[in-house]
Amino acid sequence: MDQNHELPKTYSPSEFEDRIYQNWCDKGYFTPAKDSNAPKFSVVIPPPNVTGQLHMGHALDDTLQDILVRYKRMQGFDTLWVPGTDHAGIATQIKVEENLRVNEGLTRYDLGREKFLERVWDWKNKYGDRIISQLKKLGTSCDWTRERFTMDEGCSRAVREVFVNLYNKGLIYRGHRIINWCPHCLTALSDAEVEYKDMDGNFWHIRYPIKGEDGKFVEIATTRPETMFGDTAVAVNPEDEATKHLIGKTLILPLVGREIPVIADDYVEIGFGTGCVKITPAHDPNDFLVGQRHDLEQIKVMNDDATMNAYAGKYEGMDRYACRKALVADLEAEGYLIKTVPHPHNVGVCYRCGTVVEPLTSDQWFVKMKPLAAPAIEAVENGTINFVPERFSKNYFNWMNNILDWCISRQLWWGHRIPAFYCDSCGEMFVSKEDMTVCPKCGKALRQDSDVLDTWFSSALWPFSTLGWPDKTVDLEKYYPTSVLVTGYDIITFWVSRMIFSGLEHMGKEPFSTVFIHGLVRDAQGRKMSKSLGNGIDPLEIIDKYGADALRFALATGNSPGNDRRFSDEKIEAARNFANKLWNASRFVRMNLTIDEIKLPEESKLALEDKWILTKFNALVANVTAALDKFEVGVALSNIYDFTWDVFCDWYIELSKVRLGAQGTEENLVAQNVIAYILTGTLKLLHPFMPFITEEIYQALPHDCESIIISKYPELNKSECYDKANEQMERIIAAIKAIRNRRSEMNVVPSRKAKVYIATPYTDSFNSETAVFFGRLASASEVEITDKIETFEGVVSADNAVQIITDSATIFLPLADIIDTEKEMARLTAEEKKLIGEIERIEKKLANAGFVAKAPAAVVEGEKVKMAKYQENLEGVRAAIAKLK
RNA sequence: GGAGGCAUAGCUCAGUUGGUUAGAGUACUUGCUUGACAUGCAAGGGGUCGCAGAUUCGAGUUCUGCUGUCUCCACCA
Repeated sequence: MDQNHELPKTYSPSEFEDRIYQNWCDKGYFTPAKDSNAPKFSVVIPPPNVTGQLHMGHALDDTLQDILVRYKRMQGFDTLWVPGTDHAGIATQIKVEENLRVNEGLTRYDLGREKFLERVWDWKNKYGDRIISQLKKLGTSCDWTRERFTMDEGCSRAVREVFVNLYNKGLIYRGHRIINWCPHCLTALSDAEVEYKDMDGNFWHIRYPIKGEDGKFVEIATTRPETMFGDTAVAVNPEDEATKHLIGKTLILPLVGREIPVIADDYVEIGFGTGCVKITPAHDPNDFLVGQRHDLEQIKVMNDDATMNAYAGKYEGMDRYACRKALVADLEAEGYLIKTVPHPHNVGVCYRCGTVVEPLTSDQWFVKMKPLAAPAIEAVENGTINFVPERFSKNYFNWMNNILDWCISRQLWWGHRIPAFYCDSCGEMFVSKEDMTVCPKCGKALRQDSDVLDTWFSSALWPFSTLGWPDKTVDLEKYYPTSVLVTGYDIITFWVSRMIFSGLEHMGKEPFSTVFIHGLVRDAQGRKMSKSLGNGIDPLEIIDKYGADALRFALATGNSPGNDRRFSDEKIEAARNFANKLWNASRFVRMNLTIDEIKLPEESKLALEDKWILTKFNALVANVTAALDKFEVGVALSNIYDFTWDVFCDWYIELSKVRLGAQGTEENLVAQNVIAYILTGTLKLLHPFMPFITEEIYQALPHDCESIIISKYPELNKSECYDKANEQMERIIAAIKAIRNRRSEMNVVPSRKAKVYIATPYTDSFNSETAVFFGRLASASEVEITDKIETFEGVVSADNAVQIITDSATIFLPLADIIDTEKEMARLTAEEKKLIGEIERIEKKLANAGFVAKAPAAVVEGEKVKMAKYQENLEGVRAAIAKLK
């Protein structure tokens, strides 16, 4: 044992966490051995955005991953966890622009593309480093020698490769489509990047006069009157008796005077609204489709910033909402407005800035999804990829089965620039992995597409781009497909689904076999943590105050897959208290240790309690391993918690104190070895969850390995399971608890000792060796044991002593002077009643022919045994009552 | 509109294929300076497992309906 490595009196994690982490890094424990032939276990981190800092969501996600990774590493797997960060296109660009505006009053256009990008890279370097250091604070055992960034050279090459491959296969195309446009971010958004919010709006009912039919009109209801300038038709359902007569007529657009036709399209729902729908192909996704079917003109009436353009006539230059207001007023003044009806509805907003998106047509790049989705659906259907919990596959199928083409171009500067090159001179376009400057056709200069790719385009490649693809690297060969992906249910559609089809398409193999889904971390009131609410809890502050281990414990405990968790002061305090308990128990063990090496003594030397704790420990190992293999992280941890606190500390340590105090004896050495063996074993089981404290204690005890990180994870050892000893010990514990219980009920202070008389058939449990426990744990001054209760006749009985009946013994405490006969009688009567109740219940059960015939024999037998026990106890209780009378 | 989750002690949550008297943390009550730990020890009170049915010898657990609540997807002009 390293006598110099002491455990200070107080548990203060800040004293050692950083030091330990640094040591792990220095020793290179997180980097897998090059020549390992062990089975592989690989994980890629969901790359945090370089925009911000570590939040509770990351802390949970990365804690769960680290638990799995450390567990597998200790089990001897060739384990790799690849870390990295995401450039987070739109989010980061917005941050930097905001920063620029606030600090320098500049826009990105003032700086120009190149200079602006320099600023973003500065930002990335600063915040990317910060988030990495925060991950380290948490204790994540990532292989930092393999750290990646979505825009680093290799990942960028992967992006180009994929883009060109998909383009050549006809799976990427450029098209004039209606897309979601954010007028604030000035970029297209994919469907997934639009969120919907309930807003109060109006239905404005407007007259559209019918040409040539004086005074006649069609009533149109709209929530967005300002798009009127782009109307190129009004549609009615051809089956609608109320409106079909209008088909083919011509209407006159109010205020504008332009003529538009009435067309027939079954998109119009009969009975909804007025039955007539204005069709604005350039500003509404459904109208766009109608327009395509009827070959209608697309008239865009807004600029990119959502101000009105020349088509809006006198409203040109006004913001869309200002225009709406003015337009409605004018329509009313001119008599075109029939009525205004309040209409709450869902409005799409940009997921980054919250601005209401404007659907509009533009030239964008798309990924054709149907052919990619088919194998991705199949892989989950046939079990190549499993969701844990399984129900999230429904989520996935729902999205994949209804998928539309993916708009991947963004009108941003920060991101992977689209590798398309245009010749303005001959009009040709080239898509190329390499940069092109000169047109191969006409020799003129080429211009690269100014747009960048959706940030998820590169994230989709993360499981293989980080391992070196498109090169055929050793890492790729070894670690792809990865073992498990750990992420929150909120990005299944954004990210998980796209990684799956990308992996299948470009690698020909699924990117991971298991998707382990966790929930959100909410605040103590159950609200989502968000900046706007200001209810976010900073993981770093928690670490400073309570330690990373406590944070990890609080996040992992009670965690059940896929469910949200609340985070509260109570939980983190409970976690810290547990760490403190472990710390102090370890200090106790250490101060009683004189051995340099732990060696489990042979069976014949073991005391009853040693066999008992070994049996319990092995059961724990089995349970924890089974739970972790099923991703039941919370279950595994609560098992360790219960064992550590209730079994090891509250019982085994107490039971061992006598022998640990008897220095120089053989039994002392046995006790030392067993207690150290159990403690180090427990530390190993706990290490994946609480890496720092377990390492710190491990180092201070005799240890078999230079670091607990690479020590061998405990395995179930059947030869260490002693069922009989376990049973024997449980009887003692039950008896001690029963005595404590009675003493406490009678308000007997622990300092008042009393002789304990035990009558029991189980003399293998109750004997001179175990009698000592009653002295320490049950305030016994002396213990007398007999297997014949008559021995106590005339010495103790219900009238001069407290009588306690357990399943295995009748115990007397001669506390005659403080016995309240009345109270004692009441207690005994209550107990009698309770036993009678139980017996009746079982009698009824056993009298049920169906139960006896159909229930498993073991269950029936169990009931019979219970019954016999109760009857025996009842007899004892009745005898006591009789004596009291 | 479609899909899913949750509903168990005052609060926060476990409860793995149906099988003891339904558990933990926290809060509460009582007692304790027990030579590791008051961030602790010991004892205790507290639950009609949302409601109504069904299946079964047996339901917190399976099925159906309902109520409340949260989330995801789609989005109606």
